[in-house]
Amino acid sequence: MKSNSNSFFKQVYFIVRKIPPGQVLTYGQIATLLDVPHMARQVGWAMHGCPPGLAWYRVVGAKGRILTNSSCPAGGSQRQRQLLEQEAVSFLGQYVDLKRHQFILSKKSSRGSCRS
DNA sequence: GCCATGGCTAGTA
DNA sequence: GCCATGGCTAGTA
Repeated sequence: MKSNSNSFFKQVYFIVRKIPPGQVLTYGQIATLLDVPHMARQVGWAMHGCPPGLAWYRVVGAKGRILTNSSCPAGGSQRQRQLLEQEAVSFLGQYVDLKRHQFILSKKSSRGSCRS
């Protein structure tokens, strides 16, 4: 009953679901969107237990680097890169080309009434 | 202690 | 590349 962090996980998944194919988001970006920039690392762990069907591989480090390793259930760094390249994501060496593929989300904290 | 982070430094050209 | 952070989970049922 007090699993407040459970909600955090769900919010992370909610955002990840909004990433379109061929684009990526960074851990820090997701944390910032949830108004907890310091939780970037916890976003990483949320992905570790991500539900099936979630595009976990569309989340990378701040510089576009793939941070997964062999201990990741869903797949290691090679797997992640492979999945991204399937969606035509281009790499610059070890890094995803964020200039081209970073997904930009607005916070939109205010609901409705966008009367200017 | 551990880590699926992020930001900054240093050394070079 | 290295260090400071922050939260707690390390996937072996």
